[in-house]
Amino acid sequence: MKRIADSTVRRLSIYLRFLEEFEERGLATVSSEELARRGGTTSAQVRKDLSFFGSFGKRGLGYSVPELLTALREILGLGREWRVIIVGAGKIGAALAQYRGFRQRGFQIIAAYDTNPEKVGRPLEGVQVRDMAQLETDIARDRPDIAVLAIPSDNAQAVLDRVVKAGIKAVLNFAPAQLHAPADVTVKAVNMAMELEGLSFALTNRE
Amino acid sequence: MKRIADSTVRRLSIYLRFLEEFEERGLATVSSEELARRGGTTSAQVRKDLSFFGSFGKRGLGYSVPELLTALREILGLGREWRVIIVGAGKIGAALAQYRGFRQRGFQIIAAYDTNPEKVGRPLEGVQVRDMAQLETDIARDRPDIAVLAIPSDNAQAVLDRVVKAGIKAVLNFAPAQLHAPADVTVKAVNMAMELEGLSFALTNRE
DNA sequence: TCGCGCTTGTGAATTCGTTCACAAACTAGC
DNA sequence: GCTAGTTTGTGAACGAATTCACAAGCGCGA
Ligand SMILES: NC(=O)c1ccc[n+]([C@@H]2O[C@H](COP(=O)([O-])OP(=O)(O)OC[C@H]3O[C@@H](n4cnc5c(N)ncnc54)[C@H](O)[C@@H]3O)[C@@H](O)[C@H]2O)c1
Ligand SMILES: NC(=O)c1ccc[n+]([C@@H]2O[C@H](COP(=O)([O-])OP(=O)(O)OC[C@H]3O[C@@H](n4cnc5c(N)ncnc54)[C@H](O)[C@@H]3O)[C@@H](O)[C@H]2O)c1
Repeated sequence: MKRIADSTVRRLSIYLRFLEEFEERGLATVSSEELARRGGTTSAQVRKDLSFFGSFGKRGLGYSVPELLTALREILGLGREWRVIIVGAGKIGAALAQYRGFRQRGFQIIAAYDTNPEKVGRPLEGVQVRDMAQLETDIARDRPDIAVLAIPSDNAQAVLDRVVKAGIKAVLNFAPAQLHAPADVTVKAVNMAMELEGLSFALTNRE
Repeated sequence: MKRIADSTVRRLSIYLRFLEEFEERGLATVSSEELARRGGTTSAQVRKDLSFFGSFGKRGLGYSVPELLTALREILGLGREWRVIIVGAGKIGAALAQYRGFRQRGFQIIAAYDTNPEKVGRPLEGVQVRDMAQLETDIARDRPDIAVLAIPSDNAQAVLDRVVKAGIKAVLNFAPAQLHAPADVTVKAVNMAMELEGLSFALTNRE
């Protein structure tokens, strides 16, 4: 399949959110124009994004909301449950463990890991906190799909190496560190400090 | 000034982080090649990024670590303190309020706001939680530069409209909602659900 | 002081992503 | 069934971002 741009995938996520809203409101169809207006893009962009995956609309009519919803879920791989582990049972780890939005979309948090003996054993927002020493054997047994790193920067690369070696192919990193992984492993980062610096730049360099 | 691409600004943030590390380790100079290797990009990219803002290196030698550090801080607008308010004293709001990394880089959290009367008045991780009713008068008085939205999606657009009307020009949004603001207001989003969906897509569509 | 090796800074070439523009396909009304 | 009015799907045109490639500048050692 042709390589799909990152920006396209992110927009598909956005469209999906709108479609869920439209379905709730009982709308039967939606046009690329409407999706574009909401998503802050253009109708041509919406159609192009979808065209990479097939032909989902009806000319003269638009897209059937339930059909496009199903198609987008399929494309994004949300037709199944994903098993997620959280490494680092701190503030961010706790916020994520408690967050209902993830489970709603099929991301099931199966366990958290920490090095701190005080945290190990105690549940974190209903999620079991296990010792880092178990990480490899647990991964071999539970076969999680995704690892979320919510640990300090210093340890992030070392822990990434461990989960990759154990067979994990997708990682979401919250530490403000640039991590390196083999090409067959996808690493995404949520870097709040970087976003704030982007705001600082924008505030500073406005004409 | 020529418009600077978002991707360039994000990379400058990354370079800045490496330079801080190099300074700590006492390194005097660094080459574009070294910065590129760490940042997962190319040396030409590093030099091009910097060239938009001036000429900071010495041919044959590389960049002086302290000089480039100063230059990058200047470019990103980190030479001053930014005043930040957090709207929404929930899990995410609390994690941010407590996070030391922000203050370290000059982002000073001056207050948090919430609608929940149980939260108003009590400090949140050392930050005062105020009533949303005060928002506009407080903004007029305290003149914060940046508003962080850590509230449910449903209210995000309405609250954005309020802070924009009160004069805020930079917003960081954590709600999984597509927000619209006037052109002179910069809105950045941290959307964890979207990143997870990106991982789901990558896991699903690998050949 | 000269030459060599190294690294920057930057136009030019290329690649990648977005927008344009229009034929094709559909609905609805008559 | 025909026409008018929509909206899709997609090559082609465009624009933005990245990579190439090399002249110019600098340090060092002879
Ligand atoms: N809190 C925020 O608002 C915020 C914002 C931006 C970025 N971050 C980043 O997110 C990461 C986590 O932040 P936090 O606020 O949750 O920190 P935290 O200190 O609350 O939690 C970190 C947890 O990781 C555990 N840990 C440390 N080393 C570990 C290892 N090698 N293996 C397993 N567990 C380990 C610690 O015991 C602790 O429980 C950090 O990298 C931080 O820079 C946090
Ligand atoms: N917790 C997570 O891990 C996580 C992950 C991804 C996204 N998010 C998003 O971040 C946002 C905040 O999440 P959270 O987990 O902190 O939620 P939370 O429920 O813990 O906190 C939300 C807070 O906002 C307050 N609030 C509600 N409406 C308000 C309004 N109009 N004005 C001011 N305050 C208001 C509530 O009283 C509450 O204290 C949500 O949009 C959520 O979807 C959270």
